[in-house]
Amino acid sequence: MTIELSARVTCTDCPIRHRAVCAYCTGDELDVLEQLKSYKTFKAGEPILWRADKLTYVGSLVHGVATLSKTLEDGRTQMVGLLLPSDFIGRPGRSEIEFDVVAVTDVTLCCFQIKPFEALIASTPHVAQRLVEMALDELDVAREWMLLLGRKTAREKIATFVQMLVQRQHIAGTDLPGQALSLPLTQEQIANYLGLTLETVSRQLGIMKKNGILRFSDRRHFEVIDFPALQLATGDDSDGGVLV
Amino acid sequence: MTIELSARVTCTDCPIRHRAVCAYCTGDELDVLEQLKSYKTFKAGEPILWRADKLTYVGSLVHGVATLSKTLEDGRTQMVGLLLPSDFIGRPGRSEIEFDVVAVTDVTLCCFQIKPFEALIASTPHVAQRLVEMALDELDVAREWMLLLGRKTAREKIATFVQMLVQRQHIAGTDLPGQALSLPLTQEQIANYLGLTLETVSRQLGIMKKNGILRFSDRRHFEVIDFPALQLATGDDSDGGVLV
DNA sequence: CGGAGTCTTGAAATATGTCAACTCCCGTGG
DNA sequence: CCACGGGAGTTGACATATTTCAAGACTCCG
Repeated sequence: MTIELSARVTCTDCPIRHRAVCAYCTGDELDVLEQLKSYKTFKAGEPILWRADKLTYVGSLVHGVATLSKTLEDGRTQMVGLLLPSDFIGRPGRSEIEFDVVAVTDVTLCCFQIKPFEALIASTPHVAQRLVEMALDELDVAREWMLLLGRKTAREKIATFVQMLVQRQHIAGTDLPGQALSLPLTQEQIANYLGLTLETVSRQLGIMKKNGILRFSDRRHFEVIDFPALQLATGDDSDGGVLV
Repeated sequence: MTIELSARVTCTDCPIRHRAVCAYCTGDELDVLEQLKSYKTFKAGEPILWRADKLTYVGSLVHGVATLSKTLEDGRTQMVGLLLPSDFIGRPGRSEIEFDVVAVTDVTLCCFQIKPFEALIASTPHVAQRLVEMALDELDVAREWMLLLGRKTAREKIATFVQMLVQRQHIAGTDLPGQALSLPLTQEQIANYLGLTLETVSRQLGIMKKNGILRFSDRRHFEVIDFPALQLATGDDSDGGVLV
């Protein structure tokens, strides 16, 4: 299935209408957004924003997956965020970012020039409010990830990562038929997300296949067979702390 | 030197007046805060807030040091934040937190009941604006720490930690005479901040003493002797990415 | 003076990283 | 259509940073 990436969609028909920065907007407010917005698309692998770039626009991710990552001088890199549909790129009142944003699949962005957008924030409390809420959510996620990076074992990291994918794809309603889930990252990218090497990721995923926890239909699609075992393997407490 | 912790201070004389959540407030606005605020004090080691507690108040740290930390079922813990004077506890629009807040030294908090405070946010854009700014700063710091936790070596972690202490104490204007800096955490706490064990922290600090990078006057006070070497040891790029 | 908490140091264990070879895809271009 | 080539993943053997376990020393405070 190919999606026409550049197709203009009216806000009311937008797939991320109820989760993005516009979530709380009324019909009237949407009309304003409709005037200001424009779509940008990126091919898989393309950079969306580079560290220390001046931010000229901000926007919501409509289709696809992108990553935020930071890199040390010698090339070691650490992903600090995974952007799925409805996630926002850019910051209220900040003109720079200190990480790189890269499209890992083909990506469609619903963009706003930064100047008009800042005016919009000032005049539309619904947008400002949602933006704050989203920033706080990001902070919670970042801290949950700090726990993972600092204290979890390789196996726990992988299990937590898979569980997060399940939850986020479920919430987003982008579940594929059956239990099938898409794995949008290469193992190298997963490694950079989890603070591991790609070999360790490969081995741990292999073990979870052998354990009958996961089944892969192809390189990019899998399903969780043994959910309790997955949960157990995360190392989190049994009620499963939510990790959006 | 002992500070009278419970002494009520007027906002205009407050040591964190220009960095805390009230930073942008006008004199009139301060008068309102003055009415609402109250001081709370905690002894070193006391819990300030417990995970999943209902948040009944929020507040700014005036004196002392506190930590935010998350703990796994089996006891492994990871610090996810270090609170120094002017830092804020609590979230606009959130009634719970998902980590523990603990005083590591004696602590004074400038508190607001949550209900009046939320009204205040709604009516005082200066407060709301500063709160957002502080949340975004926290997010940046959290992501910088993700890079540290996921990709840095023990030595780089220690060096980065020390450098952060230097910068934050410098910014806060709490420098002690000369180059002396205070080390507010035990090595076990440092270990929990850096995702290491306390033994590794001890060994690495020992090496940095031998290398002539640090000198300790007593267990809680040290100075940086070789600043370039410290910077080099962080693993960051040479211009020294700011880590507030 | 005692004792608990903190720190140091050593030896041994181990999880993960490193290096290297090989396989499996999948798309491209001849 | 097939062969080729390169990216992605797998697997093994080995290296090593850090943890673990353990014992002892320091130091501050009651």
